[in-house]
Amino acid sequence: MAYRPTEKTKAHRIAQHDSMMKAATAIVADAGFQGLTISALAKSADIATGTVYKYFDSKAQLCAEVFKRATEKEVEHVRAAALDDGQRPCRQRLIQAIQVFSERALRGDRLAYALIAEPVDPTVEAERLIYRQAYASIYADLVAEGVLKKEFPEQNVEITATALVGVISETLIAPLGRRAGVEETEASAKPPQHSIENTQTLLNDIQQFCLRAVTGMPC
Amino acid sequence: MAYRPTEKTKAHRIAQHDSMMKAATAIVADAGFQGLTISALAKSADIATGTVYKYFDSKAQLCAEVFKRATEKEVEHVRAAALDDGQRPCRQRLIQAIQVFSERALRGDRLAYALIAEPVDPTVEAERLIYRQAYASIYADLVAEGVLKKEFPEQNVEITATALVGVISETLIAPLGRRAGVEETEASAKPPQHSIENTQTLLNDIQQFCLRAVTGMPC
DNA sequence: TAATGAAGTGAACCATGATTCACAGTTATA
DNA sequence: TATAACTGTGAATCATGGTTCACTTCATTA
Repeated sequence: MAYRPTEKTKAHRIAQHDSMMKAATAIVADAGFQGLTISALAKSADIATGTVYKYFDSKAQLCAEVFKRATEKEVEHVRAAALDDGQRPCRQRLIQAIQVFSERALRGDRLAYALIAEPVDPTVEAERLIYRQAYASIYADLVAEGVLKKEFPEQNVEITATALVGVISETLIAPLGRRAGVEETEASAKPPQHSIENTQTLLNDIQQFCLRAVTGMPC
Repeated sequence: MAYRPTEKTKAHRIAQHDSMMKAATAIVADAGFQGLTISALAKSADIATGTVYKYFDSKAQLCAEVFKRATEKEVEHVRAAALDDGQRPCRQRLIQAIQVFSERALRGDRLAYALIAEPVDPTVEAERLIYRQAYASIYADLVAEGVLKKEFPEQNVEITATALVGVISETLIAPLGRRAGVEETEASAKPPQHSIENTQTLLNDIQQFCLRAVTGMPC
């Protein structure tokens, strides 16, 4: 007997894995999943392509892991915003949740687009369904609570939740897509980006829509 | 001087083009854009791969054209449903439009999924943006009219329209995706498909959501 | 230090699928 | 019929990018 992994080597392994994840995420954040190739990753992490395969079974698995990790963080933030703190009415919590999601998405540049809307291969798409489902669950819980408390009228809670996810991503895709560019097809003169005020106006309008939909009240 | 295309040859060219489009559309309708390869098309249309390139510049262009044609037809149907016939209130026309879109999508099997949600390459994605925009325009006109006629409260009409497109596609993706399968990853035992009644219940719930959102009234 | 097994390497390999091209067959003018 | 211009062919070529593997280097233990 002659070899056993020690703390140090185990730590190193984890550090390597982590550094690859970071490099991969960075690539996705500025070039999308489309830009995430094994050789790009290898170059960025300053390792050989073969090394990647000591840590990940396949590219698909790598992508899925990157997606998952980036996603969990986002979902957590939104969940926190929707959390019952015994203070705010459901209506308010809903607004907050939407606000947090949108702000982060709009701030996150390319990454948000990659997570929400960029065409990806089926493996990652499967993760995306989970991701969207996670958001939908947050909304579903919130709406269900609101219905119970008579803040909101009776409705199909699952549909409402799914629909909210659809509303938010669709309305954000345009601004996101603009920033992301459709893969720099040409020197796309990025049109005047929304200013801060414009952005908040946009978000307000989206929130109004959602509120009307959930509460069945004008606002 | 020695050659000029005649009526007959021109007609033949058009017929060929058309037959390729039909074959391509059929492939997309049962295997998605993912399944649309030049050789599959060639085989299905019973021609050589090279021939395809006498009629289309590139695969991307072919895809875009297939997408566009399929799409225009769909948009036309929805537009018709939303049309002002001097009879129905905007509210009713909105319901109809949603109904027509959803029914066709759910009936259209794989094709609808391909048009709405399947991952596609950037060229086709660009067409899709146009497609979605076309739907949004229909809704935008309708909602604007409703606001003018005081059927609907004041709102950001563009956002409402975009949001409606988001709601409808997101809520339909689950059922569509189920039918389409995530590329037959495995022998995916297709779960119990929605029955007719279930489908209409689903559609009703979606419509309710949209109506609340647009009218700001419970329903 | 020798033996063992993992980590790291990167050029070679492979798979997929779009695209080309030299050639054969057709159609239209003169 | 000769010539021009086009249509059709499909094997060969290219491009991209994931994956492998024989080999080297490094860490650990006896």
